[in-house]
Amino acid sequence: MSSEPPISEWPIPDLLPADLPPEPPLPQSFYDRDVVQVARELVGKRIYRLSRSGIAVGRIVETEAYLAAGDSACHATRGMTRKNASMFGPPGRAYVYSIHARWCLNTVTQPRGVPSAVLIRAVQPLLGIERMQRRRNLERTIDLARGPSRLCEAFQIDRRLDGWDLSRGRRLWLTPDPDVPVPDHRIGNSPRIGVTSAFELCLRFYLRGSEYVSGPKRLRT
DNA sequence: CTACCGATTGACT
DNA sequence: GTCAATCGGTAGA
Repeated sequence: MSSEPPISEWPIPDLLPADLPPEPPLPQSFYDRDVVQVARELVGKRIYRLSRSGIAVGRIVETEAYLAAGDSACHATRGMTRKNASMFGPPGRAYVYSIHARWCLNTVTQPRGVPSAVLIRAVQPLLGIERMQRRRNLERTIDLARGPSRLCEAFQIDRRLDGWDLSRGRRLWLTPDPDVPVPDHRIGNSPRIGVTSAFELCLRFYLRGSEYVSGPKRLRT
């Protein structure tokens, strides 16, 4: 796989329909805070991915926080390796890692050297749905980005974006919710899915009632 | 080099 | 609900 050339600068012209006005990317200061707060506030935010094959946009509907301390499920608990180095870098970068032959996307939070991150677990596709369908070889919109590795496939996110600066509005970035902010009562909270330790920590956040959230139904309401 | 492991997924009962 | 394929990363010989 060859690396992508820089193909866009913020703001992106002509790529978005008129009813989806572009917003500036979330700044580094958004990510430079407590990881749990960031995880909760990322629900409802938008994710933009501009690659050679075009643009894809979605709404984040599910996240999980991974803590710097006291969290045995966090990849950083046993120190820095080449794989998790992005978690130890500045906030506002992507941390993309592989698991079970697939990729997962995190946003690094907290000050540099405090290894915490938010896993993006599910996204509601908004734009570029046909593109996602081709990448996933799947029709059902609900399943295109419902799951951390599914969304990476739909948005063409892999190892090349590990360490990517999300605050610059190029290739991969997040923006505020242009609609009414998600009210507190629509944000659900539960233990994290799939982890083999630290079950007791309720660090998963999701848009309550959304069909685009992963997990069994009882973890979507 | 080999021997695991896993923040998953898709197929199946 | 169960189960195994998947492969990059890590640790250790």
